[in-house]
Amino acid sequence: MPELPEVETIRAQLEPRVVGRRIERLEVADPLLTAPEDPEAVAQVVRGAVISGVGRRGKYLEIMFRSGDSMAVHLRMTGRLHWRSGPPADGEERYLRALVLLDDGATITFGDARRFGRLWHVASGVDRTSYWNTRVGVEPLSPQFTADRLAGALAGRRVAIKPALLNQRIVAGLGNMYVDEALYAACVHPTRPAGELEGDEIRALHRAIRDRLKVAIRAGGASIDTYRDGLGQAGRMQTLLRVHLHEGEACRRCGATIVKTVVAQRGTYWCPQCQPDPFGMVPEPSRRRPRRIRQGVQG
DNA sequence: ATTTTCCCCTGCCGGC
DNA sequence: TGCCGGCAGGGGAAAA
Repeated sequence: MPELPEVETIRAQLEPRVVGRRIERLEVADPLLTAPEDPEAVAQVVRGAVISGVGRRGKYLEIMFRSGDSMAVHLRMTGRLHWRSGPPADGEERYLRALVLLDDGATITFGDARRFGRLWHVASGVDRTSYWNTRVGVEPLSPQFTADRLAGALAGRRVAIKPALLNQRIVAGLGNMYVDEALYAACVHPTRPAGELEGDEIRALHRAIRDRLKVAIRAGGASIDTYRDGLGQAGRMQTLLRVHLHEGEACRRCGATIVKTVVAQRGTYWCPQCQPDPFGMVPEPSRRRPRRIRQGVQG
C-alpha cells in the first residue's frame, strides 16, 4: 500500500526522467481511473503538455506542466506508476489502466489491480497551496511539522491516536503500516485517546513519525504485496518493519509477543508490553496464523 | 464539528 | 482439489 515513503520514492525517480519531456499522448484504458471526469477530457488537456516538475503532497503525486496545469495521481491501494525508457512489452503490465507516451519514446504505465487509484486534471488557475491544503494537513517531513504543531492538531480530540494519525488532514501521508511503526517506536498504544497524550508522548511520536518515514524513504519504500517503485523494483523497507505484520513474534525491545487487533477497522500490530493499553485490557490472542509477507506475486 | 460506518474493487488465502 | 466467504485498506460519502 503506497504511503508517503513509497510515493516519494516514485516521485524522486520520475522527476529527473520526465522533466522537460512533452506528453505525446495519454491513453486511459479504464474510465474508472479518471471518474467522474471523462478520460478523453483529461487526455485532451494533457496532450502536448511539457512537464516542469513532479511534486508530492501526502500520498498524492502531481505531475506539473509549464502551462500551469497539472495531472494529479493517487495510487490508493494497489496502484503503480512505472517509467520505462521505451514502450512496455506486451502483457508486462497485467492491470494496465493508463499509458503515458513521452516525446523521447519513454512511457509511464499506471497499473492497478484493485482499481481504486485515480488520475485527474488540476487546472492552471487553481492555487496549488490552497488546493492541497484543503485535502491534506502538514507534511511530516517539513519544518512546519513540529511536536507543538502535532500537539495542537490532536488537542481536544477524543478519537484514538491511530485513526487520528490515519486522518490525512491531521498529518499527511501516513497509512496503516507507518502508523503502526510510529506508535510502536514511540511506545504509544493505538487506542489511546489522541487528545490525552502527554507532552513527552507527543514528542516521542513526532520524532518516531519522522524517523520511520525517513528510514522508509532511504529504503525505497516497503514492498508488501503489490508495491513497486517507479522503475518496477521492490523496496527494502519490508525487512525493516519492527511491528507491522510481526504478529506472534517477539518484540525486539521487551520480548513480549506482538499482537494483532482491529483498531478503526484496520489491522493493527502492537506490543502489549511496550505500548500499554489505556484501560489495562489484555489483548485476545489471535487464533489465526499470522499472514506471511508476500513479496510481489503480481505480474 | 467530530466521529463512525459503509462502500468501492479485486486478488488471495484459509477453511471446508 | 475446488469452491467460497472473508479479508486487505485509502479515502470519500453518508450517517450518527
